[in-house]
Amino acid sequence: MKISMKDGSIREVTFEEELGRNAFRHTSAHILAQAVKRLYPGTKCAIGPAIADGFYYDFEFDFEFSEERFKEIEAEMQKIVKENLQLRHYTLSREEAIRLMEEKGEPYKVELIRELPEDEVLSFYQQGEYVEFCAGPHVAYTSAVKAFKLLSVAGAYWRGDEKNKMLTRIYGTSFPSRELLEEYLNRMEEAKKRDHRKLGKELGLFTMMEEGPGFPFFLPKGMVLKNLLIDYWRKIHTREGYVEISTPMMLNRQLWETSGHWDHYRENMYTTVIDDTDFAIKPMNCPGGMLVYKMEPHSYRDLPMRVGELGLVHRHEKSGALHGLMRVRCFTQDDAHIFMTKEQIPGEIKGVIRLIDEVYSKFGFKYHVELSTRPENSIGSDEDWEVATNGLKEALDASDLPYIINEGDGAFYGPKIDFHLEDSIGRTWQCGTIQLDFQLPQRFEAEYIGADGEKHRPIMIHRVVFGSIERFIGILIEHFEGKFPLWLAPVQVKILSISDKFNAYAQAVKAELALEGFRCEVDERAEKIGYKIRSARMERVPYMIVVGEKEEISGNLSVRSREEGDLGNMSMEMFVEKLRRE
RNA sequence: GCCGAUAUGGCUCAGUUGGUAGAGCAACGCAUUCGUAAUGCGUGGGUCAGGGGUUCGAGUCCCCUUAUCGGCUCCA
Repeated sequence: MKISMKDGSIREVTFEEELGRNAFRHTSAHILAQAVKRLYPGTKCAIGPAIADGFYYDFEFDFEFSEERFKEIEAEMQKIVKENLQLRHYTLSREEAIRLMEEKGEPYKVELIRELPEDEVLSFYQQGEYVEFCAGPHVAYTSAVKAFKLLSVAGAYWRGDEKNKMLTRIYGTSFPSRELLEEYLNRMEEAKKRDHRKLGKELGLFTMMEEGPGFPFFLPKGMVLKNLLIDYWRKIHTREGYVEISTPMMLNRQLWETSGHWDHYRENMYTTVIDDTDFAIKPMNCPGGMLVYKMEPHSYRDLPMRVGELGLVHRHEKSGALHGLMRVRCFTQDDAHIFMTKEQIPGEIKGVIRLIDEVYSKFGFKYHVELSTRPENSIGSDEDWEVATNGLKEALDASDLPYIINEGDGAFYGPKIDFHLEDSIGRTWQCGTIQLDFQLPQRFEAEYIGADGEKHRPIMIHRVVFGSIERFIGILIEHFEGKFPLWLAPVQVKILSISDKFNAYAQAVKAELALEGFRCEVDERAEKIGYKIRSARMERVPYMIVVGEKEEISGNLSVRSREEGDLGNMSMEMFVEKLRRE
């Protein structure tokens, strides 16, 4: 297809190329805006870019907008496509541009134009009666947009700032053919079946209750999963030279004032009063960890000290931000604080990066890395921030990890490296993070005695690998579609009796496997074997064992695997050996 | 918190213009004792999220609250 570039040139590109796809979606957004202006002339247009799987457009309507209008808007869009309007590109001077946009009643466009440098060439695209201040590129004719669909309505703050007016955002997607659109919509439907909230309920892993919004309840099978992750975590952290502590859930106000949380994190903390003193439930584990560090003097020979804590933290997240296990109000951080000398920074950071990579690779996760820099609401000197940020950068470069920089997204006490994982529909969630902190050791006056006999200030790293065990479990559920690898499966083997005459033998098989350390259940219901297999499959149990007369006589097991179906007969020893290997 | 939507038995969902709740699955009971993705019959279970209002009458209409879903902001 042909696209019309900002410089007036025409290029031939395909929908498969990002440039082409974005131009296509961007034009789709213009068609949406044109339809909206035709139907509701009082509407003001803000911005309408292409995004990963489609496009959106932000409008200010002079009435309450809801999805009921999609039908008529889509019909009008269809007309515009049929009219086969050419997207004509031209430029205007600053004054002409402002005049034109004022004439059209577009204050948001005027605001955008006014903020550009005086000498900027202002690019416009016109299709029929509709003209928009826009850098393009666009497809050459509206008829290219063969298939589109409006998907949802959302509020979105003008320029992404909470203090600004909330506009109405309409999301949509578009494709060069009906088939591609259908395929996309089906794929999204399929992905929704992997949603951890749906699977968590179906598999009896966890639940949410109206009585505790954002506070998850873990059910027996979910606890097995959670505990297995913790066992694994402890094993690798012991190997890496970490020790483990546990600090109180609630500490007094003075501590949070020292740490800076009382001033910088107050609105996210749950507080209470005990004997006339303010207390806060910990939103982070670090201040407690600092108190433990400070309990006794430390020598440079003790450093680095790697102190882990599986800490349950509570944070008051805004109600609209809650999202299954991904965003909750209480979660277990697989936290650790590393106290060290300046010289030890690169080595320690690299060690943590390696550890995180090891864990994510074990689960087969793809991830991307971001370096988050100093936010507005921060404490500490410019110099410390620079040293800390450079330290993280150097470690990343040395680890050969590609990363993007996320300006201003650091914690209030230091910059951080974030590891992001994807959910079933492509939303990314921050899981692992490594944060370098000069502030807390200063605020708490933490010290160690150097080789020179003098007192020095240690540097501190805050780091998590899972991030939050809850969020990590959410990602795990979606990644495996509930089909956990054998070592994580809440029930590893389900023993299905052919009829209740063999229930006793089924129990004997279970006892034997349990003795070997496997998690087993027996399905003793008076149902046919096909029915029991069906329900075990829906529970996504990795292995099923069918026991009936043949097995009871021969002593062999009839094994069926989740992935490969019927595996035929094998001895108990062979089966146990197979599971062990896996 | 903000914008939009949703809320009906344990689960998934029906309930036409307001006339006083229904299915499938699950559970339970009985029968069946079965060989690799659903055996048959029967039984019980819902103050239709909570509260208020309109009406002779509300699951259906209106208002408030709560929770959830899709986004925005924020974040592990």
